[in-house]
Amino acid sequence: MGRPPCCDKIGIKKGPWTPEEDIILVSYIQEHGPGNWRLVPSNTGLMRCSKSCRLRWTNYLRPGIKRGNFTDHEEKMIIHLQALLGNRWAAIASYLPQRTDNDIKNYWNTHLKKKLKKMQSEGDDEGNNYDKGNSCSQLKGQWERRLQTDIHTAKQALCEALSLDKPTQIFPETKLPSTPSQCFHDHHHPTSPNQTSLYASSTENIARLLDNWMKKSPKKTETNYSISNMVTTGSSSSEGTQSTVTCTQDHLDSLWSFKSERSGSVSAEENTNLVESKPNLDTQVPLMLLENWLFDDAAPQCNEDLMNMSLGESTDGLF
DNA sequence: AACTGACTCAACCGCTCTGCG
DNA sequence: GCGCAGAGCGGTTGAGTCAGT
Repeated sequence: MGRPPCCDKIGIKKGPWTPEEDIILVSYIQEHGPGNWRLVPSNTGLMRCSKSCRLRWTNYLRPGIKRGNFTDHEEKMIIHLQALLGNRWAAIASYLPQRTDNDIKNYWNTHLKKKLKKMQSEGDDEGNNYDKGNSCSQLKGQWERRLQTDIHTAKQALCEALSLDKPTQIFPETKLPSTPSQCFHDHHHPTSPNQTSLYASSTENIARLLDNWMKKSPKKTETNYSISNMVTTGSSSSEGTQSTVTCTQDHLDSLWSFKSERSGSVSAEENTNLVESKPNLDTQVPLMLLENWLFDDAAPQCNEDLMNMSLGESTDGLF
């Protein structure tokens, strides 16, 4: 027998999350920031284990998450990255900041695996070269893959460590990231957020969730209706401009979560101050060279280039 | 309309990694 | 160096949904 599951304690709730729980969790994280998951259940009164809270947040409630309908480009990215990195979903997800590793994993298991299998079997008949590409990438060897990812991870860590106060002008607020490093920065250091829009974004997630939830279970009407109102009220500030705001908001949301992670259990007020504070030039200037190296060096790994670089080899004839 | 099998995806489980004393 | 606890990750499960009969 293995060790008992962490959620085996009496009174720990399992199964699907209710909108009420989501709102409690989002509110708490808005105030305290993500991290310190162990304290979340006790501080919020949620009858969930810390793991479950973290998972719910990272996979579902976190602002900036794009759901459903993977684009062709994303699909190709995943296929390529999977060939390169293997089933290292978190690493793959770092190239697709709007997607969660869980989402990518699910999509791979349910769609792409089959698709590739089909392509492969067709390829066997027609001498398709996907397999060649695949085996080619395998020839790179496990060590090399790991090395590549580790370098990327190390750079990310360095970026993170070095640019806590990274000024925002590097990535104009409405510009979509095109490189992993940009994605990374995008994910962690976007423009100054304001709490309202952040909350709006989170509540948009919940509102979206509620829509589905209401469709699924029309029984629970009263509380849900009021919560739904609450949520839509919260998100009303961005209503109507949602499509144009999305990108920027993702930046903001991501920054908030990053700052929050960094700031640990700072108060909402402190958090706001933190977020609004100007970049620290003292630490910034001496690091510029190193940062430049990081950004420049990371640039060739950008999504597009990644695709151009070797997607052709590995997925020729796939699409 | 009822049944059934395939499919999807949110959530869980258990292992590994990491940081700390 | 060791042990512990928390966090993170990848594999798996199962409830809900959909499509076909």
